[in-house]
Amino acid sequence: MKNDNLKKSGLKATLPRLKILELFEKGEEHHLSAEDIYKKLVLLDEELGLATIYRVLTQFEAANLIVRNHFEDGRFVYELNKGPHHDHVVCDRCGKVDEFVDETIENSQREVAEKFGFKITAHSLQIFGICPKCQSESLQQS
Amino acid sequence: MKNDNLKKSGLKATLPRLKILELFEKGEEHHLSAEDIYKKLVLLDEELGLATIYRVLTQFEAANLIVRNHFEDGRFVYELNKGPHHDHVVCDRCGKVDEFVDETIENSQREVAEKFGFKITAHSLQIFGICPKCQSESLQQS
DNA sequence: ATGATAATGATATCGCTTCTCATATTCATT
DNA sequence: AATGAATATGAGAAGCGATATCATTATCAT
Repeated sequence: MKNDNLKKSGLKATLPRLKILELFEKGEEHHLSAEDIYKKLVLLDEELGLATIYRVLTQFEAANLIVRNHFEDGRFVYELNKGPHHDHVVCDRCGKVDEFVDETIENSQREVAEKFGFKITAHSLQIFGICPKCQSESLQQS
Repeated sequence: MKNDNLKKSGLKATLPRLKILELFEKGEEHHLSAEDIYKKLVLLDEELGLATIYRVLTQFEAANLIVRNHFEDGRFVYELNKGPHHDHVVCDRCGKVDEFVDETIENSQREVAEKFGFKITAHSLQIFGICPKCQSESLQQS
C-alpha cells in the first residue's frame, strides 16, 4: 500500500505526494523533471503547485524513494530507486535514456578514488551519443 | 604568440579575449567559472562585462581552446584544453578537483555504447567524495 | 470531532546564463 | 596613419530552473 511507503519515510500521506509517487510507479517514463510532472498532473486535472513538486521530489530523494540525475541540459530529472546503482546512455538528439550497470567501471572508479585518497560518496557517469533510431533518421535526410 | 592562437580559430585578437586566455594560461586555477574570471579580472583593474565573458567562453570552447565541465553545483567551469580527455574527482566539501585518465573505463564505455548501438559523441564522469585534507579536518572537529 | 503539527500553493526571489542593442574596437585597405 | 566595413563589447533586460516566504489548508493522533 502506497501510504505505508510514505509513512515509513516519515512523510504524511498527502494527495500531492501520492499523485507524484503514482506517476513514477506507473512508469510511462523513467526520467521525469519537476516540470514534466507538473504538466502531466495538470493534464490529469490535478491542481497542485510547482513549489510542492520541487519540495516533494527533494523529500523523496532524501527518503531514497527516487534518485536524482543531471544530464547537462540544465535541469534535474528523477527516477524511481529500483535498487542497484546504474549509469546512463543519453541520446544527444532525441533525449532517449538507456541504463546500464558495469562492474568493471565501478571497480576502476574505486581504484581511482583510492589512489587520490578520496573517500567516495557518489559518482555520475553519462555517455552521450546518437541512438540507433536517430542515426538511421539522419541517413534518410542526406 | 597569443594573437596567433586566436587568429587560427577565426577570432579577432581583442582585449577581453587576450585577458581571458592569459588567465587560463597562467594556470593558478585549472577550473574557472564565468564568475571566477569576472572577479579575477576586476581585481586586476580590467574593465569588462560578464556578458562578454560568457560569449568568449562559448567561442573558446567551440574553438577547442578550452573544455567545459559540469560538477552538479549548477554552474559550468572551464579548463584549458591540454589534449587527451580526462575525468574528474571532486571534493564535496572544499570543491577541490583532481584529474585522472583511466583507459579501462574508457574502453568499457565504448563497449557499453556499442551494446546499445549508440554512436558515442562524448561522456562525462565525475567521482564525488571527501578529499584527504577534509577527511582529517573532520576528524579534528569530533 | 478537535487541535497541534505539518504541508500546500501563489508568488517573490535567487543564481546562472543568454539576449538585445546602441556604442566601440579591430584590421584590411588605402 | 587614416578610413570604413565587419565584428566585438558592455549595460541591462530577460529567461529559466530552482528555492524561499508566508498565509491558508489538510493530515492524523487523540
